[in-house]
Amino acid sequence: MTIPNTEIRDMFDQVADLLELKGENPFRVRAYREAARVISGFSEQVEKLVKGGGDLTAYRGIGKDLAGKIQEIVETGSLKQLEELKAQIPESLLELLQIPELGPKKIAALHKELGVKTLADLKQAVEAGRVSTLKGFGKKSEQKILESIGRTKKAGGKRMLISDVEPYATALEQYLKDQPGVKQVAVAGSYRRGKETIGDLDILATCGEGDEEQVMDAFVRFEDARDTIAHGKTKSSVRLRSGLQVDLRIVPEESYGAALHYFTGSKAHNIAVRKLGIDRKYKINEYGVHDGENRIAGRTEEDVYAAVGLAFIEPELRENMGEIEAAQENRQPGLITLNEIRGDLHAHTSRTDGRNTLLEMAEAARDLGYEYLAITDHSQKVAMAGGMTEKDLREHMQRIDAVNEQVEGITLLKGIECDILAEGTLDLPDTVLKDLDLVICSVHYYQRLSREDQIKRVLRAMDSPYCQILGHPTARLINTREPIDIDLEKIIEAARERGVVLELNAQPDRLDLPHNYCKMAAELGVKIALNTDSHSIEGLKRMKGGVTEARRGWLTKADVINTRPLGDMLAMLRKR
DNA sequence: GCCGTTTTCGGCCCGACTGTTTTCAGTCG
Repeated sequence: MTIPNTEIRDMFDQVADLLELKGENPFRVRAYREAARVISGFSEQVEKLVKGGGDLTAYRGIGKDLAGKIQEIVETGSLKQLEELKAQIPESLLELLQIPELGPKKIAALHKELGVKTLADLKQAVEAGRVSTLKGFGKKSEQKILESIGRTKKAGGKRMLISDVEPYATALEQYLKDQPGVKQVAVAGSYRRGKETIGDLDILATCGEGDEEQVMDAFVRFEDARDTIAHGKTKSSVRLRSGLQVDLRIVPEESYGAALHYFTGSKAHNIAVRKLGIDRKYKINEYGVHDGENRIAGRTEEDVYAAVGLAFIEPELRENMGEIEAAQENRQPGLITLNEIRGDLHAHTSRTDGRNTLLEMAEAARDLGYEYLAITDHSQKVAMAGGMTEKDLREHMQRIDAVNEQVEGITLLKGIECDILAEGTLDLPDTVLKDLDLVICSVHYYQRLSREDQIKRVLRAMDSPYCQILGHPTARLINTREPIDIDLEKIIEAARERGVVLELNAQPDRLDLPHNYCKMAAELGVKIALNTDSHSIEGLKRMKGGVTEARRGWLTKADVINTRPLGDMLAMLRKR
């Protein structure tokens, strides 16, 4: 039996939810949540760690008891404690936690006093006016609950892709900057950390003294705001028409850095930094670092970190996954930047499913300042996209040569995105692959193979000396399609042995290889190709999102092959 | 349930807003 980390994480989260509904010690609840978080950040499989006799208690947040429970899950596939809790508390109560106004205490009251078990029960109880008879509930609560029930059914509170959120973030930032009295505006939160998906936008502002109220008034009047969730002097929240929630906080200028740090998070990172403050007898909040009555830091983020003995930590690293220790020991990675990218190694043209011609793509890449662009159209298996046979590909190679003659200032590389077939063989014969500059091998079909078959298949493809880059290794589509069932640790190990480069595909809904595995790959010396997988000239500009994911994966210029000049980059590809 | 040169008990990050209160609990981030 195989238990993915995500399943262990979900079980612990469920235990935490159920314990909370039971009114258990909140710190005990927190321990389960923390363990769930730590597990989800693992870049190796917990199951493998346990079976290999690894010591889970070495990880912060996992003690003897929880290590035992993880072992139980790995060995039996279930957790007795969770089953017992489910027997005591109706599992359907968990769905009530999705309603914004309801937390564990209120749900417990609804359950105990009114016998509410499901969303449907709750709706009935509200409509019958029974909810407002309870202590702590009133007419307004009933109203809000009813609205929220309608909403969870429609939108489901899904997190949005960061690329979809960007236009809102930019527009709001500009709108607020244009308001009279406003001095500084920054989008903080998971947006600033560059997470793949965004739950809500956190915006921070400073303004002239006395201007707070008019700024807040302007904020809730933002033209795209659908309704106001909260409207205070220093904190307000609105929901945009798209369903995206936006919070605005206004702080004094001398607190800007502390607040920016605080609202950038992550929560786990902040807690760890605050603990360092406590060690020094400081209190850290969004207004500054305080030594008794005195504020000793807070104007900039650098001040805040310095106050607790840390070098500045890049927002993308702030997940309490080792960055604090790294900053203490001054061994922070010099994260890769967009302007270090010298070329793009994955692009499609109108020959298959792209929208632009070879020439247009070449000129667009040159205009981005690139030195090279690999043309990697699809192979024959991808018939829907006009995938190429050997003969087609040879003709395409000639056209690429012709464009290289024609265009100055950029080199087009002759490549292919060659499909990995069901059995792990490649979609085109070696006789043509050997004449290319670059071969990317990718999984597009047969995504539902068993874990065992999937691993076998991809490893077999990687055995081919022509497999130089493994394209979008998990094949995930964020919010749309689960990753294929595969042991990435094994794939990374195989890449190291064979000299295969792993792709970090920058498409906003792929970001594949995911950042935690990028980190693992780099630690093992496996190189990454940071590619846009463009299907148009606009697509070439999506490199930025890939760089952000790479930064979240602690990657430096040295880890990414397309930061090198053409000759050096080619020399890093597997020989064949 | 975790954790530890303030160690094996007794702490555990911190504050704003809302609704229902009449001084505060619950929720959220």
